Amino acid sequence: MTKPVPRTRIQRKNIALISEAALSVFSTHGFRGSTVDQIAREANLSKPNLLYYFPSKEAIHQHLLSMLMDTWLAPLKALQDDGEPLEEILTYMRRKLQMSRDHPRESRLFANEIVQGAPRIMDMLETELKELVDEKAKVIEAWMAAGKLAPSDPYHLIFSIWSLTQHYADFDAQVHAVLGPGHDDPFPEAETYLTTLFTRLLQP
Amino acid sequence: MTKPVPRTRIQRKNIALISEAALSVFSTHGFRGSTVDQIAREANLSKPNLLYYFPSKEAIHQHLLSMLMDTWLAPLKALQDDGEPLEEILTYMRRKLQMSRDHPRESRLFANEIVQGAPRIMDMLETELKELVDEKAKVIEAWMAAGKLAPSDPYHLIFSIWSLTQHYADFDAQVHAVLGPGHDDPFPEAETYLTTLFTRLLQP
DNA sequence: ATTCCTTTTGACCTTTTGGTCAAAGCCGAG
DNA sequence: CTCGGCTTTGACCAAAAGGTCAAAAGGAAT
Repeated sequence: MTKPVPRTRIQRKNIALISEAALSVFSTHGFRGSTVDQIAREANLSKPNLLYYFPSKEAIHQHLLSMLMDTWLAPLKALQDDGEPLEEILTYMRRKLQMSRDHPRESRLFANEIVQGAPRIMDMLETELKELVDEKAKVIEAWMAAGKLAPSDPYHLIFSIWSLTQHYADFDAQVHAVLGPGHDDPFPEAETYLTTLFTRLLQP
Repeated sequence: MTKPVPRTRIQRKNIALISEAALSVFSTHGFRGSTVDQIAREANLSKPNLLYYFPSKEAIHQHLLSMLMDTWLAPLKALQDDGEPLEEILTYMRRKLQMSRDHPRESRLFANEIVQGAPRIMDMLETELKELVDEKAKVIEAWMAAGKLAPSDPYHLIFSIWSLTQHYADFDAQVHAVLGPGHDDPFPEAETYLTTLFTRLLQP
């Protein structure tokens, strides 16, 4: 796969450079649409030099995905059984929205991959992700059963949080085209809108 | 662009074949990830034969996008000023959801394009789409001002309908991975869930 | 300063890809 | 049935792309 663990300072630096460049390139062109030359240019390295650190284009992509998966799932992992239900959900939503704002490239990297059928991460979706979602769905279901949240389908609730928050990163081009040039940063409005939405949906 | 208007029966048939094949290929691999050979193979035509009908790969893609744009906008166009507000919105949402179910490839074609920055349809987004959304946003705003819908941001309301409905087509792979193999067709549940969601959000 | 290991690169190879072209095949109107 | 335009294709081309390799350059511990 990737280099085991970076040993030298130079390795750490260059692997970071490559990851950063690859994230930009893969997130805007998808896997097949990106070229090694493009990534190398963006990282200010020669192509053979880049391939000295990663054995192949696929390896870079794989490395990014597994590196970022944890970051990506962190907000859901943080959803606490013992918190105040509505507040927990709203916090989760806000954290996801914040990730869309702060890490739009990561969001688009995953979006590209999944829209195209997730050929390279189906594994992780079916294991790591599914298990986490199953676990948290149970927590939410328990809240609903206890009358602390209005009843609804916990899986679709989670899907709706993903879709609504990631929309602002993944479909950024469309959001900006529709809102027009005068409009900047839709995130504050989005947060207000989504807070209202989930509050009305979930308040018992 | 494309061939003016198909004259012969053979032309009509082959252009239809190519469009169908190209839709499948582009929607699963994105523009840069798709090859002309792939499309030709899928259409059971030789590559030069395909290029007899369309001058280039880009032309096929362009043809598809403009051909499908109308279909794609039809549900929003159908939103009627003089209807019952909440019912109009719910109908719009249901029609969009139905399109995700019946035309997932079209949805993914647009998704691919937009996630990658919409380089080939930014024009249409900034003109056709923006004008339509501006118009309908006014209608919705008027409903809210008249107290027929709970007040909220009409643009974000439209974004949320897009994101929630298209999610089931665009991120199909993820939805299925998370719901697991035992689960089939999430659309009925999705419709119930989304109906509740928008009803609670918008009921005055 | 020497040595040994790490890092970098120019040149090169093969495969894939978008696209061309001339010639052959087909088909329907007269 | 035959002629003229429409359709199809095998062969080909140039550029792009993923990847290799041997040799040069760099760096740090002795």
